[in-house]
Amino acid sequence: MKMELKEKIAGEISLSEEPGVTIRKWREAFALSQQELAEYLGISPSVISDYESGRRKSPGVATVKRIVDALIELDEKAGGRILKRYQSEKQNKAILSMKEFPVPVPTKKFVSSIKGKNLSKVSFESDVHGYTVIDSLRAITSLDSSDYLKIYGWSSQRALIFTGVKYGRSPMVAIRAHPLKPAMVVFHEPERVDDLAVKLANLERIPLVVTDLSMQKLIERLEAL
Amino acid sequence: MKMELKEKIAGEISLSEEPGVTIRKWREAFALSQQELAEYLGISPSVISDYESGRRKSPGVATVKRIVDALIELDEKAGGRILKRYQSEKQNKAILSMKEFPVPVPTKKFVSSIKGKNLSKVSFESDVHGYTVIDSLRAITSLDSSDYLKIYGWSSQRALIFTGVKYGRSPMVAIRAHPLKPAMVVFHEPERVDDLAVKLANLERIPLVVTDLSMQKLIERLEAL
DNA sequence: AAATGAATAAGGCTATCGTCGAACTATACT
DNA sequence: AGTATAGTTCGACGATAGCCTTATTCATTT
Repeated sequence: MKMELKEKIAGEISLSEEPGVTIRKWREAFALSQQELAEYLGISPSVISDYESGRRKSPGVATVKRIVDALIELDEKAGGRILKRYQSEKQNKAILSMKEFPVPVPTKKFVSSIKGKNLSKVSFESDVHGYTVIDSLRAITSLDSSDYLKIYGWSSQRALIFTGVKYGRSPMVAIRAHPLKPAMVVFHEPERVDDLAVKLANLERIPLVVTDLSMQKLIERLEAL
Repeated sequence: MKMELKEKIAGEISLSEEPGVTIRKWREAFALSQQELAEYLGISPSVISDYESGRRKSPGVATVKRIVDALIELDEKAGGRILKRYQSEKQNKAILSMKEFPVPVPTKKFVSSIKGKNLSKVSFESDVHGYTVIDSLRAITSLDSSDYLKIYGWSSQRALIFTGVKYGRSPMVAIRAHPLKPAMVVFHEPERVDDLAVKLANLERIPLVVTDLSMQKLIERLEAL
């Protein structure tokens, strides 16, 4: 499992058009400062800053490996919180799919890509760092509040995509009840969206988007981001 | 899915103590020559050789990305055979485990290794080229006939091992209905084997074997073959 | 306003990468 | 032996990585 996460992180960094941004993303996901990471690696903090700012366009794999190893080891030293989070996600059946984008995706681009329609009065302002596709029915029956941390993964700055939605009340109620707020909520092929759902979205200032793309097409679009 | 494989490959290369060896491994997995890869990348073949031999200790991620992208694209151009293989393995939740043996294993040895007991009147005559461990319940509810090709993988000359078997009717019915026949059927810890299952096995001249090894021990034994 | 901590930007230097081409090696075939 | 194909080794060179130091910027706290 640990190896799997390491490969994922290293893979993302290597494949990213902007490796530096991805390095930063993961460092932040592990809640580490540049200083802590630099100290652990025995280098100057400005080196980390240089990498993350993109001063180095093509870091060597030896460097990537050192950084990834350090992220994991530092997490383990601090109790392995992030690692455990990753592990628990793998087993949560209400989460159908989950992904971090290599580079934050502008919200407008995200919505346009999934042919989404904004039902809320909230405009699209920030970026989306990833998405979680959630089986709405399962989520309601099997998730408690601590499980919501799993849904948010590394960042709450993500789109929560609910499938199997009838009117969309329950997902919005649950989101309203939880301290963490996503960047966006997407209902996949809802029957009808209840006014209360829209109202709650507006109250929380969370864009509420619907899409009628097929599940397959939706996943394809998401994967392409 | 494609992205997942790309990340895995790039991650392995990046994290490897010998990136060059890993690059070569994956190139060979895609059945490409150094020349083909070099040509596609628009570089000299000696460059690929230099990387694979380890002349460059720490290739840049830009290079890794180009190579990984090329592997995938070349595979897609050639029909996407490797990619499909990876996809079918990943998505078929009914397939729990699957393997080709490096060398065909005599049927008797196979059965003895898993402490199997033959319920059918069919003797063990040929070899087993591999095995597929199948979740019986999932297979019944989610597989259609084209999916059976995935179960057989590269060769039908394999042992199909069904777990979660109650009486064994449905697996045998499905096998009887399909044109391809396995070398052997194994029921892992069945509650009771229905006479009809045995009868169908005999009709099809397929050895029907049961084993009460624990799943863990069974996998260990299989892996050791 | 001053102090503190974290991060950034930029100049600079050495080591290494990315790539070329030529020469060589190994294998298979005629 | 000669030829073809695939791969290897190595010298060389321009570009960039890996890293340092220093000065500056930014955000927060006192």
